[in-house]
Amino acid sequence: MSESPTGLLPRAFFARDSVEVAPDLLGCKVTANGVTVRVTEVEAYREDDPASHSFRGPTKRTAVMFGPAGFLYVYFTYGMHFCANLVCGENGAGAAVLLRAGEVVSGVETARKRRGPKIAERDLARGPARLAQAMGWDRDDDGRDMIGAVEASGTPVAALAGPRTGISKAADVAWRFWIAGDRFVSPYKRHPKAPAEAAE
DNA sequence: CCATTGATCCCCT
DNA sequence: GGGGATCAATGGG
Repeated sequence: MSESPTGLLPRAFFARDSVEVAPDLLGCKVTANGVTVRVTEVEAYREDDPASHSFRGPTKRTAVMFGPAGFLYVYFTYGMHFCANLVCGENGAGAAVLLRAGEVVSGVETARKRRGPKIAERDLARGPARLAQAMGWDRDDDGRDMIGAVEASGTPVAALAGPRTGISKAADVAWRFWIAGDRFVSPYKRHPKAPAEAAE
């Protein structure tokens, strides 16, 4: 995008390198199943990336990632959690942006019903699996078209970049993006087996 | 720090 | 075809 987009984001917005799309998604609103979140934190993944599910080529699980941009890629992990991505790039690129955290700006009661009655508003979608749960996403939502469900904020946000969370490979690339100072960004946690951070 | 929990996928037979 | 390590996480100590 040459200019900062407004309104509903078209498929062309997503049909770019996930590393370019990711920071542009900060501040955007995603709506599904009665809940709207303002995105505060994302991570980019792509096929030439050892930490990406698409790294070893298409599989049954990652089929959606290799399809056209603008669709939702939902995966199940750790035997109990779902996480959601927006597919990016040209058809077949195997790229996506993981939605890592957000602020529930509409449908708070619906989100709390899914997350639990005692969950603080701040924690409703602060974390990728929490966000997916708040949105009511599970394996049935894998492959769902998200065009029309993602809206630009219209107001610029201050983006910061740093290493991704929870991965053991390619932990040095700064493909995690978040809104500076936003309290709805998830707590950073490095993968236990990730190599030590590079010295300055 | 650690357990949870099961799908996936590598790699060897 | 199958054993087993790994895992884009969370919640509780």
